[in-house]
Amino acid sequence: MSTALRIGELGRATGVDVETIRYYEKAGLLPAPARSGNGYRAYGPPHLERLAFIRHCRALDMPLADIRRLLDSIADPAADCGDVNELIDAQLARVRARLDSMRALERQLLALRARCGEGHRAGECGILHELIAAAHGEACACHRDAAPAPAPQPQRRQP
Amino acid sequence: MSTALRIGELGRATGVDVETIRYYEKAGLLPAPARSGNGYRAYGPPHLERLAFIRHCRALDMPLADIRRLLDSIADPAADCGDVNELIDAQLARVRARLDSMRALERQLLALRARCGEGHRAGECGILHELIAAAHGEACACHRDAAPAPAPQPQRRQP
DNA sequence: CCTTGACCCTGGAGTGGCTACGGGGTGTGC
DNA sequence: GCACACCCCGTAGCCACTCCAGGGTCAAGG
Repeated sequence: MSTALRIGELGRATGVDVETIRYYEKAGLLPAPARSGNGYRAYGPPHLERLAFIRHCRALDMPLADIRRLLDSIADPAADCGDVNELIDAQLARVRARLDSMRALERQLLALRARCGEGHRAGECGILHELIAAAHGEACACHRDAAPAPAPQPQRRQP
Repeated sequence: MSTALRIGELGRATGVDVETIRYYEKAGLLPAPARSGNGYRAYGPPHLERLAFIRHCRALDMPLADIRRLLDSIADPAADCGDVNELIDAQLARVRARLDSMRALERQLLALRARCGEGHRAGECGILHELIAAAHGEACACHRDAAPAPAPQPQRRQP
């Protein structure tokens, strides 16, 4: 009992927001801990370990569903690990696809950025002209010699 | 009137899902079009142009709020285009930050992938061992000599 | 004893950018 | 007259959180 952590302590120990920890519990990734007399969550070392594992996997950008499957594999060490390989490969493929489109994006934005001339009224702005021309399907600096436009990506929020 | 498009035609012409077009209208990016007698939306060439512009910006991964500001700049050609420059720069910075963390990610996943030995039971899986060790904060193949773990990224859905 | 402040609890709503669904109406060809 | 493709609207769901309201708990300080 001396090692029991309250949620805030667990959060500080792992660098995870308290709300996120509760979210993981609700999502079934982190088992519901014991409660102390006042109803506060009381975490032990296994929770700390599991939470750290989850965060490491999230840092590798795995979806929670995949992490759940990894946790299952750990819980059952006799199971086949082909599943694990598949998850990692799929993750790698996702990351690479995103890398490709991000690189194309960077090129396009750089080309676009170079178009801003001296005019400081929007009517003369090279960037706007370029974007409009591109939308018209004409050859444009940002797409010329570039890969086909990547599918839109979701924005990330600032944590 | 002969050039009026119904929503499905506009969608096919631009490669945009019908539901997405309606979503843009609700979000205030695409002005509400006229309606024909049966209540169907009737789009003209300006809508086509504007929608293509929006999609081109989305292909550059801009958030809708930024696209809205670009559209405002276009509507007011006498306005200062410093705003446009700022948007593009900010977008470029976002893309580059993501590129960096994606590259680190790829490295880490590759290192991880290389750990899968011959054992096909999860208990002997090098990947799982590595992930667990990493979660414990020990030096791990995937983080050794790597940049600090990037913040988690949202997953993209397949369109 | 009372207050202040840090911490904890729950449930619910909001984020972005769509996507899917349910329940209906319209228009065309066979 | 009926199948089928298309259109309407409104609502709910997706992901992984994030924030908020409205309350409870507990130790230190006055």
